[in-house]
Amino acid sequence: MTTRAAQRAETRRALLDEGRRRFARDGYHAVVLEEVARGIGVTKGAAYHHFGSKAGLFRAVVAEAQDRIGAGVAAAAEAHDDPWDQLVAGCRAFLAAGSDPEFQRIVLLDAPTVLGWNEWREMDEASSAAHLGEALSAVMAAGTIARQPVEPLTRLLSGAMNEAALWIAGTPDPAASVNAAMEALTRLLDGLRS
Amino acid sequence: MTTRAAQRAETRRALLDEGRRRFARDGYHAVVLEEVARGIGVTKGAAYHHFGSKAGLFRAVVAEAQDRIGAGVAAAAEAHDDPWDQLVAGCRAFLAAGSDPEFQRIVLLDAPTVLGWNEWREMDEASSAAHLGEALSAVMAAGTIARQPVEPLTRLLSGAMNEAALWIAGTPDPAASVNAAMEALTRLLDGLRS
DNA sequence: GCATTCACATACCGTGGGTATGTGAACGAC
DNA sequence: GTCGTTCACATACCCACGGTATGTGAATGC
Repeated sequence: MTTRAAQRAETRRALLDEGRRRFARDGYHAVVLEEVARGIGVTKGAAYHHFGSKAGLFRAVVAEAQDRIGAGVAAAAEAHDDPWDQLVAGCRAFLAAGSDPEFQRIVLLDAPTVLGWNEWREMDEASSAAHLGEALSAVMAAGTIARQPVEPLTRLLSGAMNEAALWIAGTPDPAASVNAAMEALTRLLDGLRS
Repeated sequence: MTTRAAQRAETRRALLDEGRRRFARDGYHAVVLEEVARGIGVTKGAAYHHFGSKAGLFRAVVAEAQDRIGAGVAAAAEAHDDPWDQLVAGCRAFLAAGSDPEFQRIVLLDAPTVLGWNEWREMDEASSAAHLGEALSAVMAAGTIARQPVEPLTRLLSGAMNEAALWIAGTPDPAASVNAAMEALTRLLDGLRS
């Protein structure tokens, strides 16, 4: 006798994992929900029971992936005390983690069009972009860079790093590209110092 | 008696226009090819005859939209003689033109996932991103900013502006947001000056 | 022990992309 | 001018897949 709550949690987790694998490998549209379910030994009905729709499962997968990246960025930043070092460490952590093909396909490519850009942006701001904005506010408060509106700058840098992550993954030597992107980004940030 | 070549060109053009309208309004997946065709008084068969697939029509629409933006950016840049002024004018032109909802939905949101990021990037580099790279090379050659690898910086700035364009269109006052984004971008670029 | 809830399974429908084939008008050769 | 060919579509059809409505049997609460 397995309790219902445990069974429910197990199935939900298995759907999330299998969905993430397939969404990352094939892209949202090419994924067929029935195969996701069959892949873990259940039927389509289970997926609809848990997530309501194909987009619902995808949304949950996106949220988990974003949270994971956001947590990694936050952890990298918190290893430093100086706000400036936190900002730079966070950026580097994002570029390294963001070049993961699973994250790219799901969060950077498919999510904005499947969920709509507004919802994607809200989710993004709830995870990694929020940290970026806070880090920028901190370096301004510390006087390291000139005070200026945070939001436009955040979106510029967020977009820059998202695109850089996609670029990095497509290069022959991603590790070297992370450094190249990071150098260019550092030059941009350094230029802001007052 | 209308000649076949003329008829062909006319139908092709009408499909491109109607497709662009619908792709922009409803998004790629929500568009049904038969309705695009019916919208201009032909059937699905015509669309397949001309473009081979739904993605084929979309690809052609994307190419035209990118060319249009690229031409606008180039024109804005060529109004100036100084490489630095050309760079700044091109960026502003892109931000203003890129906040057009048609361009956003088609080129920035749907195209990367429908056509694949690699093909999207190739098309992007063939139009607007190429101009950005050339402008950056020019200001380095002129000694206005320090010499550095062009490609990472181009991708960072290209991504920054794409994201900024999406952000701008979602704000209550897009015209003001263009200025805000442009100020932030100018600060970043100014920081690179040697 | 009995009614209820719940976590799915099963059966079914509609939509829409793709394809195979038909057709009539323009076209080139004579 | 006419005759066979080409071509720009139209027509008819297939089927994959998302969604829904309903069934079912085991856990749960009283």
